[in-house]
Parts: sequence; C-alpha cells; structure tokens
Amino acid sequence: MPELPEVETTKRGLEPWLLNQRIEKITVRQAKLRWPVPEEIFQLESQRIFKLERRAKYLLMHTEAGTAIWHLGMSGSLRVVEPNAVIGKHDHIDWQLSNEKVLRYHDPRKFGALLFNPPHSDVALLAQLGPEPLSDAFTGAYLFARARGKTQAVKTFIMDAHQVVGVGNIYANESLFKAGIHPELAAGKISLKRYEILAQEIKTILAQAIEQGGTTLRDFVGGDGKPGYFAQELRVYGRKGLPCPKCQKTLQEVRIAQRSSVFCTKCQH
DNA sequence: ATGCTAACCTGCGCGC
DNA sequence: TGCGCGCAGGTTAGCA
Repeated sequence: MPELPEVETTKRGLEPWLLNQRIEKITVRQAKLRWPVPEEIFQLESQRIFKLERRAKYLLMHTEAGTAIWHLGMSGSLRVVEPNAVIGKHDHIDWQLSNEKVLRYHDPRKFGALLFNPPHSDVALLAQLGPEPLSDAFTGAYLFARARGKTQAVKTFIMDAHQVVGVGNIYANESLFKAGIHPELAAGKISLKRYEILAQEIKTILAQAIEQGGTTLRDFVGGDGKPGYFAQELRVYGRKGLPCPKCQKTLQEVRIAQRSSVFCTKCQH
C-alpha cells in the first residue's frame, strides 16, 4: 500500500484520534515483522502521544518516554477501530487508547516494522535519508549533483532513499513518463535541464496524490475500508501493452532492479 | 565506493 | 475446481 502520499494520508487520518491520547495498553500478537518488535515498545504504555510526524515513509509517534516508529512495508495499514472489533488473521498489533478506541496494525506480508527510539536521541534509521521530495532542498540541481558519475538506471537512482525519499515504484514510473525520460538511462548522463523537469514532475505528482488522499480519510476509522489507491490517473503504471496516453504507441515493460517499469519508447528517451 | 541480487512473507490472478 | 507460477505499492544485508 504505501507510497509516500499514503503514509502522509495515514498520518493525517490518524492524527485527530491519536493526538493527546494516552496509550493504555499495547498488545503484540505477532512480533516477527521486518525487524522484531522491541521489548522497549512497552515503555510507551501510559504515555501520552504529543506529536505525530512523517519522515520519508516512516510514521513517528512521540511521547515523553520515547518515540514509536512505524513503517508499513508493502502491505501494512494502521486504522482506528472500536475495542470490540473482530481481530483478523493479520491484525498484529493493537494500542488501546484513552479515548476508548484502538489503533490497529494490519500487515499480511509482515514487511512493515514497529521500532522504539529513546527520547532526545536521533533515529539511526532516518539519519541516512535524502531530502523530502516536497521540500525546497529537493531540486533538479540537487539531483544532478548527486548523479555525477552514476551508471545506474535513473529509475533506480530516484527510488534510492539515500538520494531522495518517498519516490516509490508507481510514482517513479509516472514521473519519468511525464518528464519524457527513459527509465533505463544512466543517472549520470542526464542533463541538469532534464533533472529540473523531473524534480518538478515528482513534486507535482506527489502533491496531487496527497491532496486527493484527503478524500479517503474517513476510511481510516471503523469499517473494513482501506485507503486504497488515489483517484489520480496513472498514465503508465500497470498499463503494459496499452496505448501511450500521449502518442498511442504500445507501452513497454522491463524490469529494473526487480521492479516493474512501464514506459513509452517514443515519448521517453 | 558502487551497484546488483536475494531475501523477508502472504495473497491474488492467471493459464492450464 | 484445483494447482502451480509469477507478481505485488519497500527496504536492507551481503556480495562482486
């Protein structure tokens, strides 16, 4: 589920239900996620959540006794449910909150994570990350500078969180199409001018997706609704064999770093 | 250092 | 209807 817009939407959807609530009790039914859920996580019990934060695709919940760091992996989701809600097979973690609601983590593939970080200390995991794509630090000039000497495919390059965070497979495909750049081009061989276009497309697409995510916020509470995909029109992702929306030529698919990459051989070079 | 591969795990859709 | 295969929105460890 999570590309950056969905994590941001999750944060905004949860905020009204979690902010200033006390964590009464933490239940871990399945501790074997991407990393084992650390015992220290229980130090958050009886603590009040005073701030929610998103960094890259990580969701941070701050208390005076430490910070919970969530990652949703490929298939994770966080929702607020009633205490009597039926517990499903992949509902791995519950936080009983002081407002009589339950924060529930669901993750069939178990690629997600819940980590603990002590107060007033930096999170090692986050220290190596590149800038947020919607920040002023992320520009075409930045990408161009970082790409010097790189022979790897530009698609792999922009999906590398050490360069810029939050560009997942869907939006990598979409932004390269919009920028007219072939996904297999060597990152180091692309001009500053083209990187400026690419950076702008990444910003536009992500901002638009976040904006549209707002319309699905109610799905985060109760029911069995999932955030799901945004209404945003996908031009190439998942459209292998269909006509290019610009020139009608059949869209091609290749695998780059084991990820599906769909593009138009006429519009992207 | 750079860049690629395998690996973590379950569910789903497809072809036979 | 059932079975086997390939694929899925992420990220890191480990190796050449």
